[in-house]
Amino acid sequence: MKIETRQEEIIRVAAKLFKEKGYSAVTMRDLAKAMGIKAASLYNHIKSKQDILKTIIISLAEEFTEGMLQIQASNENCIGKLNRIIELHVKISNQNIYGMASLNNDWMHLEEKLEYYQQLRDDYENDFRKILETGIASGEIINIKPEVMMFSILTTLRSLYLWIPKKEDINLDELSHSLSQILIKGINK
Amino acid sequence: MKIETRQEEIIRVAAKLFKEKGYSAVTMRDLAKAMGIKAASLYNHIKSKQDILKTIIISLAEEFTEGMLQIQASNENCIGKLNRIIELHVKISNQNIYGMASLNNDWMHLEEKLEYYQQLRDDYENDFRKILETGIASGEIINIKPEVMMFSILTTLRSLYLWIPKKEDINLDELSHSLSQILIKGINK
DNA sequence: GTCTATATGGAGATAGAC
DNA sequence: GTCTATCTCCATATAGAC
Repeated sequence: MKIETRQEEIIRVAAKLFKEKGYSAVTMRDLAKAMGIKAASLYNHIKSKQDILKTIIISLAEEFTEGMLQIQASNENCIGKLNRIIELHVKISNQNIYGMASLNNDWMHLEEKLEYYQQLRDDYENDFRKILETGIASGEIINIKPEVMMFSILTTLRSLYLWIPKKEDINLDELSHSLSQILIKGINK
Repeated sequence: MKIETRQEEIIRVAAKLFKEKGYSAVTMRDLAKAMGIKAASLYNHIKSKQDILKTIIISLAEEFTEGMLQIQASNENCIGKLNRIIELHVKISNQNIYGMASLNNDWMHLEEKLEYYQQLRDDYENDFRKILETGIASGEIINIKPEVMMFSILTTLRSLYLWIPKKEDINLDELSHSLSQILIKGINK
């Protein structure tokens, strides 16, 4: 277990506060209080409030991009790839519950990195859509509008951060499996 | 078509801004600018910023509660009730896209009405869960953890506001039908 | 019903002592 | 690495003229 730097601690605590109230409603004074120091002291470790948000969101977005690249490169079939996507979301969401809230709800408050984030998200969705379309073309999944399918699956996966913390004894493999049944059996011929 | 009062117009425009940036990031000056007046003038029509949020969220939450009561009182079977719930979400989301964003993302910024909102939401989820449990008990739907099922269906329905505006030529019946296929066929024996 | 002017408080961030 | 003190700006909201 790597020792957490003070900067990492600030980012971790900030993400927790951002999940509860959203980026805009959390003040540097709130964050300092949660850290047990004064607001001015935060600036010895971080550049700005915006920089905290950027770090939280971009690292997560890049993790998803990386995961999607590996899934694309695999030679599984369409359903196999969808299962890998489910596992990817379960894994990342469980590792960073608080950060996922910012990724989902506070991305619009990014400043310089906004366009970069949007590009990553658009690419991710396009890759996802392509997997569904391939599955439809090959007859592997039913022929319902891929947009509606993607919307349904992706919004469920994107909301995992809200739901995982409520389960006391979470078994990640079991959760992935249940989600797979519910999300995929419905579109599997 | 009822004529919109100035107060209703403010609430409608506020909801639109809240959807884009969230309640906390929208200032009364932003809202005034969008209305073409000065911030101070808003207070001739509304009591406070908080009051705008309360109006948006509570009216929607009560609409869902009312809808759920009717569905419960109907004598449809479990799948029929689930389809009615899908239609309820599609209808309300389509009627009030902007308000749905506040309901989903800004409820935690409610002040006096926070507990009331939480009660309505908890009741709604309990009613939903009961429908699923009844369906499992009667063998109408598959026996997967009802929590995961509810989570999956409800988060999809709650995110409709993000997705409906992207479809130019939206046919509500068709959308409800597609969602029904995707969300229910997966849990239908 | 809208305006200008203003009250009051709190935001993000920096300087410089310890 | 943390503190106190402070800068500057902007937030919600009110008072009172037109």
